Amino acid sequence: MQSLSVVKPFKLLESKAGSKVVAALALRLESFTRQRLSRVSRIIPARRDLIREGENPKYVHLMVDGWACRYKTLPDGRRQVVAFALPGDFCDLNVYVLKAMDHSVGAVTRLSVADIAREEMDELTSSRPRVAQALWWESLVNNAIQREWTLNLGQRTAYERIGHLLAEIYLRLRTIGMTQGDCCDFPLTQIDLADAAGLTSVHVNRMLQELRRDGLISLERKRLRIPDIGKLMEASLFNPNYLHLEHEGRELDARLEPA
Amino acid sequence: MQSLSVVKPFKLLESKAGSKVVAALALRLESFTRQRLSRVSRIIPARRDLIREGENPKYVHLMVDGWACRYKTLPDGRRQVVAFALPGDFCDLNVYVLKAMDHSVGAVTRLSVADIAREEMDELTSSRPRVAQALWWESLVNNAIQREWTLNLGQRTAYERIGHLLAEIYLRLRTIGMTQGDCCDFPLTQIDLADAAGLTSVHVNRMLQELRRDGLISLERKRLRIPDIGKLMEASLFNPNYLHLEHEGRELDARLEPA
DNA sequence: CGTCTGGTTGATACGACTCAAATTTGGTGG
DNA sequence: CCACCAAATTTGAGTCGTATCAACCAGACG
Repeated sequence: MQSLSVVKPFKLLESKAGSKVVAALALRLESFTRQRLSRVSRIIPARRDLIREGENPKYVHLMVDGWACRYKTLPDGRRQVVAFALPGDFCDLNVYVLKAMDHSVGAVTRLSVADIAREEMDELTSSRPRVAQALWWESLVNNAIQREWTLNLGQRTAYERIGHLLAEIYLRLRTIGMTQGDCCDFPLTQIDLADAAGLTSVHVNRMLQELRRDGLISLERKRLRIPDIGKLMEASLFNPNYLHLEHEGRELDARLEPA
Repeated sequence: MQSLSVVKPFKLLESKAGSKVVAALALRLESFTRQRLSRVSRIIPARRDLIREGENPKYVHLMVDGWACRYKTLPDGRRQVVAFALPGDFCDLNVYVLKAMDHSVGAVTRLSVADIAREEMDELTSSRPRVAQALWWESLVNNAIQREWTLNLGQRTAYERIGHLLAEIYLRLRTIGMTQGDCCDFPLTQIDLADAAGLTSVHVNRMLQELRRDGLISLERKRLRIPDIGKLMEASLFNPNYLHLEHEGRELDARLEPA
């Protein structure tokens, strides 16, 4: 059975850590989980496309490690990053129901992803209500994040927009235990940020300088530090409600990053 | 049993038109369905809020007739419309899984909505896989639309943005049989459009004039005409793939508006 | 008939873009 | 370990798209 290797990690998790973790799988992966899953996962080099608009992949891809971005392009080349995918996110839950991808997914860093066959998904969702629930949760939260991005692009100034983006990423990383105190890895280039914020990289550069000048962030060598997340949130009009962190699965994350 | 009046419309639909329509319910309502449902639905006056950010309503609201908009606001009053809800859409599928609304929903026109208790939803989704599937479909398509709005706000010019918005609304209306040839009702004010496009109403006004001058639209007295949807789509860089109209449920719509 | 909301027009201001070049960083091979 | 190259970041000057502010007009409504 070729697909066994795909099922295994779930089984493994289940016996080791109980069904609570199975439910949380679709939400966020703790580093323990990441290590296990990485054994059956595929490696994608940085800056390579994982899936392209129009495709209808056979497998659903679960991010195990690394950063990816979802993006859409216009015929004349204009490019918009519409979301960032972090470990624990599904890259393409859509194609599980819809016919084709309406956007592409590109690797920002070197990636490891687990391929899950559709039949496995069927099996998982139908036999495990908690997993199905978790998938719903992921989809609805992604939807909420996308709405916030709409607000971000439509109403916030360039300065607020970049601040908001940084705060969101930091908080998302923190909930999956990928921060170290007030620091985290930050592999995005200013060009990535520009494409996500609907700005030019030149202007992003200037806004980052202002944020630094205001003591809200420091960012160098792919490393982000946010000395006072509260201040950054205030400056970028950040209301965390849209991340829906008060979800029942949250207590799992609480112990990941106490700081 | 208080909730009986809520169940009834589904039962009614089921016996009259078969389970195909039940499955399509969550997708799009044909006018037949709308008429039936309107008997058990509640009326909301135009320009009144249906749900506010932070609330956790007991019922899920299904749009039966009229237009609504989802919007988010910033503390200083800036307002962004993040989506339009049309008949057949759920207003707040999110609160069925998540804890609280992260945005508000306001009535654009007089509205009629059907209140569905959570228990009814549970029952429907667990006993009827096709309904569950339909809910997935709705959620994922909304997600796709939200991504397209992100692209719209981030990359398109004001002119393209307004054109895109009009084209999208027209096409969505057409799939639910609410167009008449190349015309449709259009109750949005230029202020609504501005809040949706991240522009000022003054600038929206000028873009509408340009679109009219270019023969792409005519819009007066809450009535929109698009003489050549193909031309409008071209001018606004509109790629309809994100609406996922090739879904299996689509054939239901096909007969609604042959034109 | 006045009031109000929505639509239209014009003049001016500013935030973000464009273009261009210099500088720094990171990776690669000799 | 250094030389080299490509990619990313930084800086400056000039331009443009959209916002702002301020009237004015038209239709809806009580």
